[in-house]
Amino acid sequence: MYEIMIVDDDIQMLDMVELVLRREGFTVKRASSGFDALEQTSDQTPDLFVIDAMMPEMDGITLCRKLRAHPQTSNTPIIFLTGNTSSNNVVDALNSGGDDFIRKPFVPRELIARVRAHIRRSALYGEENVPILRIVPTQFRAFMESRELTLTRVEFDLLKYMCSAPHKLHSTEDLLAGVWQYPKGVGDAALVRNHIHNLRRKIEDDPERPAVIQSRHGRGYVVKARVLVDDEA
Amino acid sequence: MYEIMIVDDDIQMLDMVELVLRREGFTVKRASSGFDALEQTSDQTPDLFVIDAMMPEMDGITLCRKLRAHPQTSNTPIIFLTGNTSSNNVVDALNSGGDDFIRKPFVPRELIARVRAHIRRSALYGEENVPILRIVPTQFRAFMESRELTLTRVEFDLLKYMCSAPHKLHSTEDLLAGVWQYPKGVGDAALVRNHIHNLRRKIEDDPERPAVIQSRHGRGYVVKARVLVDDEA
DNA sequence: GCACTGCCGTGAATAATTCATGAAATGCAC
DNA sequence: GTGCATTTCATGAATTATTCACGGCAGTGC
Repeated sequence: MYEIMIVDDDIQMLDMVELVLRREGFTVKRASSGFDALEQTSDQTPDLFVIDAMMPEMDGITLCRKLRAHPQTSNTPIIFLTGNTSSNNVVDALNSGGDDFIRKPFVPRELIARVRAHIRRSALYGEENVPILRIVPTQFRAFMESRELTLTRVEFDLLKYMCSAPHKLHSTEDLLAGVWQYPKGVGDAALVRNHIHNLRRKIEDDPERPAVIQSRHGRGYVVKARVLVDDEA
Repeated sequence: MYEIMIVDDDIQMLDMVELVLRREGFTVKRASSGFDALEQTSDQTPDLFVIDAMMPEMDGITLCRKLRAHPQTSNTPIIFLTGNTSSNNVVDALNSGGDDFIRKPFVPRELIARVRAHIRRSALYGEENVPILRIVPTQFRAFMESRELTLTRVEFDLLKYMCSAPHKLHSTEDLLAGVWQYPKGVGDAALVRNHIHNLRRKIEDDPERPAVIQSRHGRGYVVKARVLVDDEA
């Protein structure tokens, strides 16, 4: 089921929106500030955000910009809740990368309709459309969306290792141990970095904004793809 | 203008794809089943196929195999439309000779982009610029684009062995075992290298930049060609 | 906010493999 | 022995793997 994150400093508003969405079968996550939201999304991202435009410390627009800057959430629909009718706010909201806005006060039906509409659009335009990575271990061959990659031996081993557990975190240490067979504590992190770098150049459409091989600062790397392992005799 | 054939049992999907492609200036032919498609292509072949992977009676993969078996359509690009769940389907699609796949639901932009890409590749590489290598095992003769090669016995065996699985990797060890019958671990890699070298001099247009027999550093050699094995009684 | 610390991305330099190539040596049929 | 095919040897070139260096950014603590 789709998961929606609500970001608002007003507890009452959080309660209200959560109730409305839950009744429609959505899973709801709450965040009471922009920082809270960013922290929660560092691990797992929701399918849609509902964000209060006006909040102390970090306002909704700033939060939106930050979410858009992260590859993980760069395409996730964002719906703003705006208070006053000051059109400046609305313009900023959309310019910062927001997809829609709802003026307060609003009726539940409107909220539901907009949420559904954006979830549907998002499902259509990808978001669900995880890229497909095909690996043929017996032949040292790999394909990205049917385009064959020419990888070196180490590159292939590294990719294969990470693809044995896609969507999971692989620390530099794990990789040095699993791919290079170095004992724990031995091996240079720059080695991994460089091969990740080379892999990205071959795999990613836009190597500057990696979509498939993503970094988790201080923790390691994650493969975001549907992986098909092909044994093909 | 380029002509594209859409094969799908779903009329709505046919309409949709046709509309999208027509707007881009392509000529469109429709087929509502694999049999229909085969019948229509017996006279005239399109420049590209868009085929639904899942259809009743004859599914897309079967159709693809049949198209590939016919010389007229053996090189025509084939793009599959696949449901987004079954990963087996995608593997089958590519293994059966498909060139690409698009997961449903898809956005028109994506369809157009892929169609264009394959049309361009196909047009660029001429009727598919993969060179044609013909082998007549019973007579120890081989032809490169209708030019007969004068090969020695070892050269012929080596070429034949690699051509039994074109586009696949053959490690030096495999070759020593398969062609020379050396047990594993015996035999000199330089032996293979030299015969590869001699083969290239006879096969390649530009032996300095091998197009047919390519090296994969650290892993072996690959034959990049469409291989026709001719038993010619 | 603001500076600090450590991690990441990147290009360049260096080391380690593997490959290509020509020449020489060996084997084989006549 | 002669001529040809095959194999071995030696060396320079090419590719790949690893290390080093540095700038920038993220996360953290104040």
